[in-house]
Amino acid sequence: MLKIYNSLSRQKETFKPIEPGKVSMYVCGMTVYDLCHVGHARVMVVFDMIARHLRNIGFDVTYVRNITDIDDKIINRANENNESITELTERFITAMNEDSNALGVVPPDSEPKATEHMDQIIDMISALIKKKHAYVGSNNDVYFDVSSFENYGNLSGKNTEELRAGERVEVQNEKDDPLDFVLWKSAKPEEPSWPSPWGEGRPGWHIECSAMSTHCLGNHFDIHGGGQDLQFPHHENEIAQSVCSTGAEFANVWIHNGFVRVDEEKMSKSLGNFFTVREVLKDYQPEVIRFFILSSHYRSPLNYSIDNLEEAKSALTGLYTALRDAHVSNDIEPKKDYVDQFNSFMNDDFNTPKTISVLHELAKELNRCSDKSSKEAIEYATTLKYFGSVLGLLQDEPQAFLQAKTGSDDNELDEVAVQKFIDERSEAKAAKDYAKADEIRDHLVSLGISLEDTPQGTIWRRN
RNA sequence: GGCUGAGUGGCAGAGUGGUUAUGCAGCGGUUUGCAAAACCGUGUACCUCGGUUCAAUUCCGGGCUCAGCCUCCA
Repeated sequence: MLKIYNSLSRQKETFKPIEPGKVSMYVCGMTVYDLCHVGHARVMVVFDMIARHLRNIGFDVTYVRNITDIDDKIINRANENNESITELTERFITAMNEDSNALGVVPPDSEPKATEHMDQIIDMISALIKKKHAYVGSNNDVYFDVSSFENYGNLSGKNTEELRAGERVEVQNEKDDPLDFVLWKSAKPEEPSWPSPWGEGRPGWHIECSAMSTHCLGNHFDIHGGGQDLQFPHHENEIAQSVCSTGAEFANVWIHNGFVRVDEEKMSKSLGNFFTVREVLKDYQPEVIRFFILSSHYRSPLNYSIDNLEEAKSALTGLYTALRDAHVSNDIEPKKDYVDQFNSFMNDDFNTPKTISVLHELAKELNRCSDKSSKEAIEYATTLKYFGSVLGLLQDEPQAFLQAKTGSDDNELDEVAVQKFIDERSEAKAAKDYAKADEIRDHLVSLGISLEDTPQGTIWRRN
């Protein structure tokens, strides 16, 4: 039985799909004006893990993750760079896909773009105006009338009185109420724009997600997700727009992942304390980042640090080491007791840290098997790799992982060079010239290569 | 100021009303020419003060500290 923490009710709930056997999930994706940082990586990896698990336990999943390709930041950045909006957004969409692929993220079933859904956006705004939930301001901007939706604030646990009392809500004269938010912005000269019943303009940020989610998944769907910072106002506004325009229920379950922190502070563009995915990939294999992300619960804060990445690397190295001489078979069923355990942890609000402890347990059992081709050993290895596939881990060839270059250091020895040193050392060893053998080994260690002497010969790995 | 969430062993990080998380690091051992890897063994951890209870790190209340949202943000 799958239980998911629903931000709307602030508790774990037993998941009941709207349509038996099917799950529809919408996740707020990236605004493509810059490279993805580790915080974005967390969203991609977390919801990928969720989609994988839902599929693994038998659901037919439709996963939609949007791309925001028009907004103020994009316009500003394009102006700064002196390039067109589309040049800019296409460049960063490509970069995002590269990062996403590197992290082992299975592409969502659909990645709708705001600019390609203007009709749906305009239709929804028209419906809101018609139903008196929105109005056209004196400047021809269209605003949503927050006071017209009595459940406003349910998701974020805020009430409109307190929000109005808050000093930080900026007062804009065009709005009837400071809480009202923009649905359609009329275009200033030189700005990209689309025709609408209210003149040339572009959509506000929140409306695109309401329009695209309901367009792709229907008015009422199962899961809506995103980073915790979107809970208010973005998701709150989405609910208001969708419910008021369609008259139907919107998302049943709201999932919000926690932040990535740097020195106990949220990693964010505005604070400037972010690390881009490709920056981290210079020093670490992508799977290390993925493992790092999954090693804490998706709702907990995740502290970004070199120490923590190193720890993820060690743990993952241990798992791959166990798989190194192991045999995996497609003809063997994963061990049922472990599968039950694994699934019960995943079904408990996607408790990946717990499932990783199962991975370690299996690796230990596998290491204990003296005969790696025994049925028992094959079962452990097969089960381990199967769990890895649900988490999006451990799918590389073990030696490929253990010997992979990280890419940032051009001085790294290549495989041929390493093998030459190993051969040289083997000769020295055979001649019982241990001083020389040790000298070669020390030299390799200083170059980041560790050797292991095994009955089958000397093998190596990169540290 | 309002609203969330959190405070676990050297570090990271789950979890639980009474029984081993797990990983990294450390220590002892097995193995090894020596190592490495692996295995075995090894840790009086649960912010603070009250309360409930036979029993609380776990439930309730107060306090302290931290993070987040209330403005663009994954």
